[in-house]
Amino acid sequence: MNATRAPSDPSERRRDAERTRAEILAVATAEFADRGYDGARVDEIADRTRTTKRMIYYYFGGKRQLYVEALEQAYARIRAAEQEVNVDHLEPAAAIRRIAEVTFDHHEANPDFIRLVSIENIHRGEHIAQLPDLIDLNTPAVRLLTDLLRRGQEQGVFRTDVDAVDVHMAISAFCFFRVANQYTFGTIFGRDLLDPGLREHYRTMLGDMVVAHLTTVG
Amino acid sequence: MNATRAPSDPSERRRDAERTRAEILAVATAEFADRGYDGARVDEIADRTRTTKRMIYYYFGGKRQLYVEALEQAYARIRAAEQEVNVDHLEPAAAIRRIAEVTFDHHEANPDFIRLVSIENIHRGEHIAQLPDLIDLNTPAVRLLTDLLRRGQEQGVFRTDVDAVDVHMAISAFCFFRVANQYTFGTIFGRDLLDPGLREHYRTMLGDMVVAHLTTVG
DNA sequence: CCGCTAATGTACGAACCGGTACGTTAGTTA
DNA sequence: TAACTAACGTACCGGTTCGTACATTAGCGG
Repeated sequence: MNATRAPSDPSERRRDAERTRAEILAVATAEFADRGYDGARVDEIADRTRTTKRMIYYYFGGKRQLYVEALEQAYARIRAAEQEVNVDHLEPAAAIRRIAEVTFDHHEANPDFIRLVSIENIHRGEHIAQLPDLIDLNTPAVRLLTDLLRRGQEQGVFRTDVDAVDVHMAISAFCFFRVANQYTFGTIFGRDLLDPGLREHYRTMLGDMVVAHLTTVG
Repeated sequence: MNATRAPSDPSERRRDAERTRAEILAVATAEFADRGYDGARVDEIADRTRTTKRMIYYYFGGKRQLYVEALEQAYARIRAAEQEVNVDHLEPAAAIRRIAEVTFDHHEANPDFIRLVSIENIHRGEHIAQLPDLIDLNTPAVRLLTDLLRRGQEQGVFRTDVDAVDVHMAISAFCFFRVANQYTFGTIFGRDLLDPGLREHYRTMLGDMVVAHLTTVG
C-alpha cells in the first residue's frame, strides 16, 4: 500500500506514541506561530502530520491544550538556551554586550517563538498564566544580569538605579521589535530590519546603547 | 417602539450614512484589536453597533476591507499626532528626550493601535502593503529626528553612525514592547510594566538610554 | 498463539460564521 | 404628493471547523 514511500525508511510506520506526539506538537507550533490561535486549523495540523486529527484529541485533548503545550515547550527551550551562557570571565561592560548579542542572535534565530509570544499577548497572556512552571522570577537571563550588575556597580562603572529586569526588558524590547515588527516597519519606513547587511550594525547598536546607558551617570 | 430609549436624544435614529459608517469603524477597531483578525466576529461587531450586519457589507464590502480600513485609520491618527510635536526650541539632547517621551506617552495611551500593529505583523503585513498612502519614508517622526540628529551632529554632541530611522526604531521598540508584551512579561518576571508607580522610571530610563547612546562615542 | 490494551483510522455531526437575497422605510426632489 | 433612491432590516444559506462515535489494528504479556 505505502510501497511507493521510501521502502527502507528506518522510521517506517511502526506504532510509536512519543514520536507521534512529538510530531503533532512540532507541526502545531509551526501552524500556531504561522496563523495565530484562531487562524490555525486543527485539520491543517493533522494533514501536515503522518497521523490523523483523531490523534490530536487522543494525545492533547483539544485545540486549546495543544496550543498551550506548544507555548510551554517554546518557553522551555528558550530557558534552556539561556542557561548555556557564561560570562564570568568577562569585564562587566563586555559581559553585558555579550548577553545583548546572545539575546539578539536568539531572537533572530527563533521567529516562531517571537510570534507565539506576540499571539499570546494578543490573548492577554491568559494561557501562560495557567502554566505555573513558567513563572520564574529568577530566569537564567535575569540571574546572570543580577550578578553582572552587582559586579559593575561594585566596581563603580555601572549606574545603580537600574535593575536586572529593567536591563533584560530593554534588551528584549530591541531584539523583539526588530523581528516581530519587521513587516509593518519595513513597509512604512522602507527599511528591512532583518537585512543581513544591517545585522552587524544593529547588533553593535544594541550593545552600544545598553552599555552607554549603564555607564552614564543618570 | 423605542420609546424606552432616551426620548429626546438629539442623535435619535435618523438616517445618517456617515454616522453609521463611523460607528461601525469604531466598533470594528475595538473588536479587531481585542481579538485579532480571525478571532473577531462580524456578528459581534454588528451587535455592538446600533445598526445591523447588513450595513457592514453595505459600507465596507466585507470583513477584510473593514479590517483594512480600521488599520488605515489607526495609522492615520498616529501620523496626525506626530505632526503636532515641535522641538525646535530645545537643545538636541533635550529634544531627543522630548520625542522619546511623546512616543512613550502615545504608546501608553493607544493600546488598541499597538495591538493592531501586532496583529498586522502576525499576518506578515499583507494588508498594510496594500495601502500605498501609508508608505511614507519620511514620516513626521522621522523628519523631526533627521533634523535633530543633524543639529546635534553639527554641534559635535551626537555620534554620526546612527540615522533617524534607527533612533526611531530604538525608541519605538522600548515603548512598543512595554505595552504589547505586558502580559507575558508581567507573568514571567512578576513585574507589571504598566504599573503607574513605575511609569516615570521607565519614561526617564528610555530618555537616558537614547541620549546616552547618542552622546557616547562609538 | 491467544487475548488484551494502547494506538490509530474513518466517517460524521452540529454549531458557527461570513456572506447574501430580498424586502422595507426614510427622506428628497420634481 | 408621487416617485425615486439611499439607507436600513430580516431571514437564511452554505461552507467551514472543532470535536466525537465507532471501528480497527499492532504489539506485548502470559
